[in-house]
This record gives sequence, structure tokens and C-alpha cells, in this order.
Amino acid sequence: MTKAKKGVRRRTALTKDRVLSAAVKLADSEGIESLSMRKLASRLRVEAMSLYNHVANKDEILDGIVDKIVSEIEVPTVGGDWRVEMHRRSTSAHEVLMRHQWATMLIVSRVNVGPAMLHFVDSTIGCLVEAGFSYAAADHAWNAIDSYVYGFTLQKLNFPFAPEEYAEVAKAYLPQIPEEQYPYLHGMSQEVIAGRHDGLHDLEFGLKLILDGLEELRGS
Amino acid sequence: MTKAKKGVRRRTALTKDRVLSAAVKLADSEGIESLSMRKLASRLRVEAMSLYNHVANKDEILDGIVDKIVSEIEVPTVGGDWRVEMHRRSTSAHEVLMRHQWATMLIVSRVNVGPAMLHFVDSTIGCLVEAGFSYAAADHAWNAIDSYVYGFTLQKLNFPFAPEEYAEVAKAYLPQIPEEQYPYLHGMSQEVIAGRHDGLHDLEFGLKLILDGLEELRGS
DNA sequence: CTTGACTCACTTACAGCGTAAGCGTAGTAT
DNA sequence: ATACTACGCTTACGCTGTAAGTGAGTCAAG
Repeated sequence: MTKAKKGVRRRTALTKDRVLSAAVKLADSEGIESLSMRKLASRLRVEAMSLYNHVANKDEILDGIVDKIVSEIEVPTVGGDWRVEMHRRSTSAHEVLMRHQWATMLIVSRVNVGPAMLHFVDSTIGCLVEAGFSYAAADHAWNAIDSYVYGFTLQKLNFPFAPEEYAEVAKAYLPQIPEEQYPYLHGMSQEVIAGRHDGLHDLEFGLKLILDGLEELRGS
Repeated sequence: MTKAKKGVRRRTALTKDRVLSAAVKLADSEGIESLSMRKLASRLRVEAMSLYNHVANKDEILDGIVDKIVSEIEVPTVGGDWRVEMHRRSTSAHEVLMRHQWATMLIVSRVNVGPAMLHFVDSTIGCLVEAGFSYAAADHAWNAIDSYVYGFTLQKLNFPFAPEEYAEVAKAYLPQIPEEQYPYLHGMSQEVIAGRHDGLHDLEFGLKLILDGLEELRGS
């Protein structure tokens, strides 16, 4: 053992992986806007500039934590029932992205070519192609599914109220949605207040529409 | 006229609207990351802090320019053919968002309750409700469509290559996608290189799936 | 055992950010 | 004339990412 001799206890070595893990933790707990080089360094009991011995710049950290999160998503089984696999893939992605609220934004705002992302995409295309989709059809299908999943997740993350409080929120804001100006928003609010509509948005709804359509497309 | 007397030419008065218009222009031409209070002020030949006489803070500017952009989108006609209107609304939104590349990100990352957005949503719900959808169904439909449109637009904006260069790009990157590791990504790249698949993603594809599904849902 | 190379955390510094606080002046209302 | 308001100005603070340079520790070769 070369370390810890003479009581000059070496700190646990900093590595790129430790940096990225700490970055994920920090973003999860404090929000992505709090992920600064200085705060991240201080979490690691180190100065900001020391991080640059392990990553080129902050962008490399962002790329790294995106790929770390993508690796949490369940990858489709090539050769499995395409519909089951696409469904599982989508719900898993949604769950993971809801766990790491900052991640979707990062995914859709940068080019992601980390190993986890490449593997994820490869398996997705593979599953579709093996199920009889042409490469072109698989490409379109994959793009449509992901567009929806990312868009849905972003909208859900962005919505500032919890499902339980929809009804009271609707009641509180109703005066600001005058019936003459916004008749249908007003109407929908009343549906929510009256409990006839829970106002919940559900990944399943749009996902079913897309997968149904893809099923038909595959048949032809 | 009270201004321009004694040759002490007053500068054109700063207003919130002039600030917002300049902000849109700046974001369009230099990118949203270049939209800083200082740069915006200098475009208006004014100091940064002067802007605060017309807007509370930068967030108010961001909210304002989002609503300005939303007002460019074609609003559905209540009482029109729902499918035609939803289609027009979606393609129009996509076009507008592609014109202002920074706007989608802003829309999906903040709560938008500006007048243009409220009117846009109200008309959308109205069009669907008048076409026979229940409020709950209209809510789900609208959410699914927008999730897809926003997600699709973000992915398209994010893609770093122009359609014309897909084939050569695929050829250039092929070595980095080894067949043993990523067989299907490799396969798809070869389809693109060979010209059998243009690699183009098309808003219509997923939109048709969703609208078809909604049609069926409305029938029942 | 010494020496030199290498690793890696450190300090300092800079330009840019949003914005709080306060000042000065032009124009309007009394 | 006086008071008030509107609004652009300057200054300053704490934050950001990171370029540049320093110095202490580890290790292999002579």
C-alpha cells in the first residue's frame, strides 16, 4: 500500500467517474442550475479547478451525466415482441427521466453519442427491424416514439402543480380565466373543479395511439 | 410634440414592447445564450439597468418573447373540421418554432400563461370540444399532440447535420459505429449511405398516427 | 539515495452574468 | 416656482466557467 503512510492520509482519489456520480447527485438534489464547477468541487472536498484534471470542461460533465442516466433506462430486447418492448422502453424512459428531472432537458438540447445512448438506440432499431419494420420505418417509428416521450415528460415536469391539488388550483385560478375571453379553458376548469375530469395526463394515452398506428403500418 | 426641442434630441422612448422585440431579434440572430441584459441593452443603445424600468427581471423578458412567438402560430378555428385544424395548428407551430430556434426550449421549460398562449390553448380545446370530444378527451388529445410536436421539434433542432449531408456524414462516422457493437445503427447507416433511406424525419409521420388514433377514439 | 518526470490539487485572475442600490436630469402637474 | 415622477445612468456584489501558473506528492531510473 503506497498511501496513508506517515499519517499523510491521501484523500480518496478523484476520478472522472466519481466526478460524474457526484454531479448526478448534486443535480438530483439541488437542481441542474446548481450544478456549478465550484459547488460540485466542494461536494468532492476539492477546489473547482481540480475537476479539470479529470474532465475537459463542464460540457463533458453534462454529456457524462446524460449518458449515466440513459444507462438506467431499460433497453429493448432485440427479437422480443416489438410492441411490448417499445412500451416497456418508453415507460422505463419516462420513469427514469422523472427521477432525474433535469435530464430530459439536457437530452433534447445536446447531441448525445455516449455509449449508453448508442446502445439504447441500437437496440431500439434492432428490435423494430427484427420485428419486420424496414430500416426507414424503424427510424420513423423510433423518432415518433421518442418525440412523444420526451415532449410528454417535459410538459409533465413543467407543470407546477401536483395532481392532488388540481381541483383547488383550478378553483383558485378560475377568476383569472374569464368565461368571455377563454370559454373553453373556463369550461375545462369547471370540469376539473366538479371532479368530472381529473386533469391527469397519462403517458399511455398518446403512446397507445402511436403504437396502434405503427402496428397497422407494419401490417402493410 | 414635446420632444426634440432645443436640439436636445430625445432617444426613441424605450418601452416593454421595444425591449421584447429587440430580445426576439437578438435571440434569433445570435442565439438565446447571447441574450443577456447587457447585450440586449447595448442593441437598444442603452445601459443594462435601464431595461429594469420596463421589465421586472430577465424572466419577464423570457416570458414575453415566448408569448410573442406563440402569437405567430395559427390558432385553430373553433367549429372547423377538428382534424384539419389540429393538423394546421401543428404544422404551423412547428414552422414557427423552427424559425425561432430558441423558442421550443423556452416553452417546455417554463410555465406559459401569457395571453397568446391562453388564447392558443383555449381555441385548441374549443375546436376539439365542438367536434364532439369530451373535455377530458380534448385535454388528452391536446396534450398528446403538443407533446409530440414539441418533442419532434426539439429533436430536429438538436440534430447537428443538414438533410443534404446525411449520406456523407453517415459515411464519415461509420468507422465509429463498429458493426459488432452496434449492428443495427451500422445497418441503418449503410441504408443511408446507399441512398435507400434518406434519414429524413417528418412531422407528418407521427402526427398522422396520433390524429388517426384520435379519430377512432372520437367515433366511440 | 538522489534525481528527474509526472500527476494532480492548489491559488490567482479575468471576463461575463443578473441585479440591488442610489444618483441625476428632463418633463409634467400644481 | 416647486414638487413629483419617469427613466437612464453608474457603481458594486456575488455568482459563473476556465486560462495560467505553482507546488507538493509518488514513482522509476541512475
